[in-house]
Amino acid sequence: MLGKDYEAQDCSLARALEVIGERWTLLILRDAFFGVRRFNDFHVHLDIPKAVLSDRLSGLVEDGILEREPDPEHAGRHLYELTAAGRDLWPALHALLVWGDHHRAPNSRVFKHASCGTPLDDHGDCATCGMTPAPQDILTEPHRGRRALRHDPVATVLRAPHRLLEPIET
Amino acid sequence: MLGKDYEAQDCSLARALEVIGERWTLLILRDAFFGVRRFNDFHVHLDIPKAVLSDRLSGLVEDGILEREPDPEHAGRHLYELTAAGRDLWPALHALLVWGDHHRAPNSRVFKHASCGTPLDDHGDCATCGMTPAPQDILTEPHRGRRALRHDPVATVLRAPHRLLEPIET
DNA sequence: ACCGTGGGTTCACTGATTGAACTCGTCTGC
DNA sequence: GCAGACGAGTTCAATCAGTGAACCCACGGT
Repeated sequence: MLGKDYEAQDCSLARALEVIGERWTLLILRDAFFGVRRFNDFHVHLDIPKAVLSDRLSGLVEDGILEREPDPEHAGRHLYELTAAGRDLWPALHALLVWGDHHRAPNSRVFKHASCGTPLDDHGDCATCGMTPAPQDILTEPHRGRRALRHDPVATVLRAPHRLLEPIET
Repeated sequence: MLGKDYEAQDCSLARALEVIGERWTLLILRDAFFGVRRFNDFHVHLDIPKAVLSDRLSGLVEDGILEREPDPEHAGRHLYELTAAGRDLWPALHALLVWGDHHRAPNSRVFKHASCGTPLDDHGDCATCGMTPAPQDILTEPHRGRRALRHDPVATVLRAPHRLLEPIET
């Protein structure tokens, strides 16, 4: 989003939008929840210009949403992981996914409670267990019968069922 | 948000962002939930350039989020009201408000279940009644003891407790 | 007829995004 | 030990979106 601040607005929504309101930011965070952690994985999966990705990632790190740490397996590389504040964005992200699923792209992806397999309702709740699973207890996979649009390595990996926040291997 | 589409992303989040991801859009919708319906009220409350406001309002109408109808009291004027699809965005908006409230601007605004007065929890639920009130059953007011930043007529009206979606009088 | 207000549109300026090209440090294979 | 590939950026010109001031028109009141 252009001009990232809304300082004249005295409202917690305006403050939230200053963090996640810019173009690409929420898609980056979606991928982060799906387990993407490397610069190049974000890049190939999102078709985002590297300059913008670089800018967004450092902005998110600065805002305390992501943490950048050295990759133990590859000298000179980094991993971007969600902080606690970043993980707290899951309900908002899920609500938007649900809205898009209802009104624009039906049945694109399924979220289930990992411990019992029940699909989450629109509220993000597990009806069987009567609770709201945290992201790390949610299993996700694309809806069956869906034709894949993307064929990059990250999209392929994300087509297998896996837990949110669990790092993907490419 | 710049460049409004994310067509390469096969994801309901991308579709949702094409609708509400542009700069100002979510603040316009917040005001719509708060009862703002007239072009000028949005304009004085948001400090948004008229050209952008005009563009966003017609975009939201085109996307089926708002409905533009003639103002019965003033010939030649219009009212913008949320459609059912627009009202369905409330959970996402509320989740972002909650996040901003927790992490950026504590205690900015209170939401209560209109029928029992219980403040909603972070999930948007009423603990007393064990349900999730729809927007029209939610009462909102600024948090007490908060100093007002804005002094336009719309901000003044919004400082009084009122139900979501209930048209404001300026 | 004149003025003020609401609801826009137009336009020049500024700032953000894009994508291609370039850099620099590691790793991999020979 | 060196060449080439790869990951992770940075730089830069062209393009596109947002900004705000100025302008326009319709209506209502005096």
